[in-house]
Amino acid sequence: MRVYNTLTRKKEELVPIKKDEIKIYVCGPTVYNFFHIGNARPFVVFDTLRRYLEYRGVHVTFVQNFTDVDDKIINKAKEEGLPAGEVSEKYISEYFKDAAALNVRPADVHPKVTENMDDIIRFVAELIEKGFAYEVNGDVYFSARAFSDYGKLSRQNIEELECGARVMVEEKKTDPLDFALWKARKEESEIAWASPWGMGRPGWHIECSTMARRYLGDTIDIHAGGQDLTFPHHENEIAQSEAHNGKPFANYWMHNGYITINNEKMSKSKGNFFTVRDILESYSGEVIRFFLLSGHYRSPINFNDELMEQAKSGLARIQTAKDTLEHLIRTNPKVLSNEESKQLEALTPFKDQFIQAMEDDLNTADGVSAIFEMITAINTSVKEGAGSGYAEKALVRLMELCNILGLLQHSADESVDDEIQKLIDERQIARANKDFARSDQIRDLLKERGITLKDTPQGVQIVKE
RNA sequence: GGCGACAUAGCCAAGUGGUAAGGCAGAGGUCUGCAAAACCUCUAUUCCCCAGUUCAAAUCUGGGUGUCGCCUCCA
Repeated sequence: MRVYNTLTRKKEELVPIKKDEIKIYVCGPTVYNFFHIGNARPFVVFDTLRRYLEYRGVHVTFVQNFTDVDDKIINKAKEEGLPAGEVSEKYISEYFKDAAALNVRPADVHPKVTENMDDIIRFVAELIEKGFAYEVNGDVYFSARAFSDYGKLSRQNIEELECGARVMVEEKKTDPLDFALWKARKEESEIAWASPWGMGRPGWHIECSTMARRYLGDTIDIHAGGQDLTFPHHENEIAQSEAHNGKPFANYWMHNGYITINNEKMSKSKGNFFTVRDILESYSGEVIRFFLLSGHYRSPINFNDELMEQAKSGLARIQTAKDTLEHLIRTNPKVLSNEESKQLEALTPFKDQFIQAMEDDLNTADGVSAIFEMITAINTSVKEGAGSGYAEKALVRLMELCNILGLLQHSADESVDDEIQKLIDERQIARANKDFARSDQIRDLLKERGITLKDTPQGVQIVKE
């Protein structure tokens, strides 16, 4: 597989440190709110990367942290009059609900900052010992210039950065480029931990360096996150980790593109801020996932109603094909003609096409196209009268690809209660008697109750909303 | 000011040298009692503009124009 590496600005063959094993660290959410559509993109994209690598037989260790100590959490806690820990715990559990709706699997480890405080403090202390950090009145700063490779990821020119830097309030820093590793507590009530520099809490960047090392080792295969994290967050992580470990931090850096809302950056002040929880009111998690995978992960994408409607229609086409096959399997005898075997063989090129797309820097847009083309072929066979022997095998082939994208993870449920079944039976009799008035009446009645009836050559197919 | 990305049909979106995938929407047709779904056909002589390289460019080079992002908490 080839992936675009931000570090080299090139697509490179993905070569694991250890054969058939890949260690991935993805920057997780700061848990002070439900996560938004922009947060969802890296979750879905890198979950898909993980699924694909596993499909190819690679053992993936996937770590995604929770930032559960942060100014935003502290502010939220103040607003709500709750302890900071309660706020973060609440949104951690909400994270898992929304992630599940998006078919994003839990990571192998979801480390929390609060559970790694000893390691973080030791990491900071060792950076001071090695001369990469200094303490000022209970704060500890990383000395960016002490790390000669500073800027290698973002390719920022250190001198230019200084020019562009805003006026820093933190006069304590000896260089504006320096960043906080440890922040002294400002008031008694603030959540804080004991450290060699007094009561305080970790800075934003140090947690990822520490937790990646603890769970994945000094050098990891892939470090991933949103494009905006490239600078300063990831740049700072590299500086901390490589200064501390004396080894490369991550071999591959993958960054997903941004999501704009009607071509504008999403922000609370603009009132165009969408949490996944909100969007789930109108669209299923799979539609959101499909929407996010419809374009290449590095391209910027726009989010609005029209695009979500398009995604919904597109996914419905795939879902319908699956439902049809399952209905065939339920209702038809299992036989497989030679002709059908040939038609199954004819599906192979679409799988190859899909694999090829995924191999090329996780091109899910092309992968989705391959699925659509496979579906057209399947629908054609079904139309020509393919039976359940075919349907069974075609379904396996279709789902093989859908599973990699994490789509269509739910099967249609055609079961109905006795009352509904009686109506369906009555309608079939009415149809046989050409009493179409009654027949349509029943269909409309059920439609109102969210049950759509499709009269197929294989009998009535029940589709629930 | 510095760094970077993007610009392909009504909309979304692949395609990085060989003559424009796929989806949504739309039009027509087939099938169906009617629906729904599906299938077939049609919908960019052309890829923001200008110049250049080449037998050949959406794809490479140079110059414009426009949009977005990072440099400050942010996926």
